[in-house]
Amino acid sequence: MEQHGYHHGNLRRVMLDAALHAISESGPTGWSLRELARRAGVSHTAPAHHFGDKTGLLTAVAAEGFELFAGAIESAGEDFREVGVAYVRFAVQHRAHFQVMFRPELYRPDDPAVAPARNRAAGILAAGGQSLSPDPARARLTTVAAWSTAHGFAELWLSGALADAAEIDPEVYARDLIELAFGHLR
Amino acid sequence: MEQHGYHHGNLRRVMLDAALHAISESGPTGWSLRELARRAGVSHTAPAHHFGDKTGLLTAVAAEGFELFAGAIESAGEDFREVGVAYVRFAVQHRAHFQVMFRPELYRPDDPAVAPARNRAAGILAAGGQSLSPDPARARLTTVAAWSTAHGFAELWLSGALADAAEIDPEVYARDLIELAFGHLR
DNA sequence: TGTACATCAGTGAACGCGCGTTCACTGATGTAC
DNA sequence: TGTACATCAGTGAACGCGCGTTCACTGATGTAC
Repeated sequence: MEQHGYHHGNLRRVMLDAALHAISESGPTGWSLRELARRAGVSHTAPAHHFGDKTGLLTAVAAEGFELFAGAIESAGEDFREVGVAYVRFAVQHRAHFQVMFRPELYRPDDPAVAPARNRAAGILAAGGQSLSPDPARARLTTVAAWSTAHGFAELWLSGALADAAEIDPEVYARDLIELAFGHLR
Repeated sequence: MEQHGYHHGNLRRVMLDAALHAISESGPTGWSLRELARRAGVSHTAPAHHFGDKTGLLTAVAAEGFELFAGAIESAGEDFREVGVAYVRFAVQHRAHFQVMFRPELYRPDDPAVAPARNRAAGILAAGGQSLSPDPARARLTTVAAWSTAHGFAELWLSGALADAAEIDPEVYARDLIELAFGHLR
């Protein structure tokens, strides 16, 4: 990890981290490549070698996000309720990734670095619904319902729309409301 | 509605509509005031008389959005499931408003044109939960759960994350999944 | 009803700024022989 | 092991552009008398 000298040696990672930081502060579009390069202490043309342009950088963020996300919900185990809790935990812990992943107009969703991880994650979510119903249509409905609940709670919590957001532990509250809505399906 | 002459007569409404159109096309930040003025056929300094700056314009969009939203879910009636369906219908029919309303960092959420309408809407949602449980904590949990489900489905549908989005009627699907998750609470 | 005047709504030129992009260049690294 | 050379990663000056903002101005409208 040579940090000095002409070649940075770690610029790709540093640019990604600068982007994640900027996204957390100013949203997925509220910054410029020049600004990130400045933060990374590098000339403003250097990022082009790694990402091309802003869309390329956001594509890399989305790809990393879906990989982390697939890993997070995969390791939640078999209990579909804990998959939902892991979904919310991921959104809170990786809010910058999360805010990019579900806005495909910001990046290239068909990029080979993105699509496989996204499909893997979708498969894990679908398996949760299938474990609760033998009927494909009903399994799909169950998947989308639970996905919507976890996703919506994460979005509302992140946006500050829940007035009591400061007082609650989002994971604990998410577990309770998933149990309320889907506990009867066991 | 004099459209010609030195005074436009309707510029505020025309600028709002231009903003809604631009938001639908390019997201809540992917445009400039100059661009909107150009679309409205007006000099680029004219909008300042009505909105001040971009934040002022987005505040007006949010205010209008919450008013339309409160009206939409209010007229859904007493059945809390139909409130959820109305929530999704509003998001689909007024996607530009919806995309601004839940990003308070884009506008001035404490603006007197915004806060009352938002509080009114929050009250209607809370009443839905209260109708299902006498216990305040459980009523709140029910409200947040149903809110999350409707909100998450709307977000996922709007973002195109549901692979079969093109084939389904979002209102019908929303009604089915709300019934699945909350029908047992009647 | 007429006139004077204040206010409101919109014009258009000018400005400085940060942006993305292009360009010729430089230094470091990897590889073939 | 040494050398030559291709490739990769980063520099920094220059450019043209659209932006928000400021400014002095103009035309239309509303109101007092």
